[in-house]
Amino acid sequence: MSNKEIAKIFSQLANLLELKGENHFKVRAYRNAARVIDALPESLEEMVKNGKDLTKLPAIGEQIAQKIEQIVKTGKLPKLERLKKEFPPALLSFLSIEGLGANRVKTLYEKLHVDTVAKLQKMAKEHKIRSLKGFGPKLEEKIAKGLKLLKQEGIRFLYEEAEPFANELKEYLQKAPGVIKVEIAGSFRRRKETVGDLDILASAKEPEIVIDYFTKFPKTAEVISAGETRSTIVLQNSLQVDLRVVKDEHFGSALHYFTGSKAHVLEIRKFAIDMNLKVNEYGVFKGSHNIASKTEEDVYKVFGLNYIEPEIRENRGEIEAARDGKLPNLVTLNDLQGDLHIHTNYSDGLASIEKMVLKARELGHKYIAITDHSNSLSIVKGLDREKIVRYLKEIDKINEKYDDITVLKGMELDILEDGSLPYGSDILIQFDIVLGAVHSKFKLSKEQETERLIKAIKSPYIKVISHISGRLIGKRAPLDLDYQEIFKVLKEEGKFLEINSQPSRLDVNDILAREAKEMGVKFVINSDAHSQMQLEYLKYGINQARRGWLEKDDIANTKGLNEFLQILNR
DNA sequence: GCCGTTTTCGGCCCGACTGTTTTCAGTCG
Repeated sequence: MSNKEIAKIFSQLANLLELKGENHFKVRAYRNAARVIDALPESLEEMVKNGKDLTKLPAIGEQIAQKIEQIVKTGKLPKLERLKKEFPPALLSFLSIEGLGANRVKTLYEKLHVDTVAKLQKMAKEHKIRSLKGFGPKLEEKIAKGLKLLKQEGIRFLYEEAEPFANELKEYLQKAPGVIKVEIAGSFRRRKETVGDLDILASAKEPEIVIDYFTKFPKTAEVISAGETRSTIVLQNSLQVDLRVVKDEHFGSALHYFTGSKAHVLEIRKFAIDMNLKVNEYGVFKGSHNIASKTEEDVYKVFGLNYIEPEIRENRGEIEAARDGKLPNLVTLNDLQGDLHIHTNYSDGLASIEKMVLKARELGHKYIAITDHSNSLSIVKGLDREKIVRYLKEIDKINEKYDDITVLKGMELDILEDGSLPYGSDILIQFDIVLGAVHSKFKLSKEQETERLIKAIKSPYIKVISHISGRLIGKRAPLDLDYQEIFKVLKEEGKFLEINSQPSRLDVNDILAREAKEMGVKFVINSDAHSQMQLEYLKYGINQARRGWLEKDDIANTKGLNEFLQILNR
């Protein structure tokens, strides 16, 4: 059972208890626990197996620790099963309708006996909802609208999908009358792999003018709200955008607040309470005196903390690290000197080897590896024995032609179901770098999949494991693997773990990257480009690496060519 | 339900916006 699944159980529990009218703070305790679990780097299942004391974790006390053990051991929580029977299942889904929280859902259920989506639809249509105390025509309309969206709920956008809209909005707002600063905040600024909405912060002397300008953004489908200092719109592609406008002297504290994560900000606020200070988006207050608000650096400084990069503001130990001067010096795009996973029209890429090399030179790469797919059952269009001869010859030719870049002979080798490889040493020995990757049979048992990868890692020819989990964000779940065991073998064998920069892969993810780093595993960050343009995807891999606390020295392709080849062949 | 040099009870982050009211509850982030 994954942490995500366990977190979901507690989150459901919180929702149901809230419907029941249980103590507000108890509900919040479960929600806090769910959030902590969701963000937890270690696997709870492993921790339980190893007899770790769960109550050492924040927001987890005796009660919740016991429940976690129960969940890990039996796969479910009796308390939740019981509660689920008390309420029609549709009520939980009502909570995701904008404007409906536990109290209103409860009222609808108790007064109008609404227990299905259809019934809620009917009541809205017949204008029965507006007659309830505390409800009115506007709310009724909102519920009807929300019901239509219910079917497509839970849409998160890939970072890369949201990026052009973020840039366009920023540019647009910078032209707003009287605007001083504009910054995209929220999960986008933290460079999360997906974003639920865009949070934008601006500063201006007269916020109303900026708000008004914002609601006229050309791609707006709907204005949800527009107050004096904040506004929410939904774009035509259904991406929600929140804007907050503050006075310029409050920009730093507001940026900190709106960048989040929520868990990070809450932790800072607790920190503040301990120091007899109060934090809100307008600043850090000692009594009524505002002592820090202009920049984020000022805010952290007040608490005796070093500046924390947005990518690691997840309350996973960064605040303690900032206090103790132990923050990582995060890797940057400029640190990369090469890219070791590139496809061409020899397999499923779009461009020729030379075109990819030209683009790589343009990006300033000192070396790259061309790594087309091997030919095997799951990848039919790959390099067969006959093609390999031409392929290697062509790379030789390119190397003669350009002296400012080195092109390594590589291949992305399919790892077969039993962990064996489609080619033997007669072929593989001709290559400088071979990546191993799984492309089929994603549903073997955890033991089989783990064994499969370990066998491949132990092959002397495989140097890198590419997109290890095989996930496609929002489409295909990650492989169920014993990652700790695999990381152990990677470290022992001196092989590299790839951070794949494809926006829908970003594999390994931030949490696993950090775990592997702590176990001493070294990385490569690769674009896995299938076109010239995709060579620029490295920036997304860098985002993920930074979220995983990786530093320059953790990553082999930050080294110059000679040093890189040395550690590759060690 | 969690948590703790203002400890084992009594607190629990904080503010904006909307729609309903006529001062505020509910929701959201």
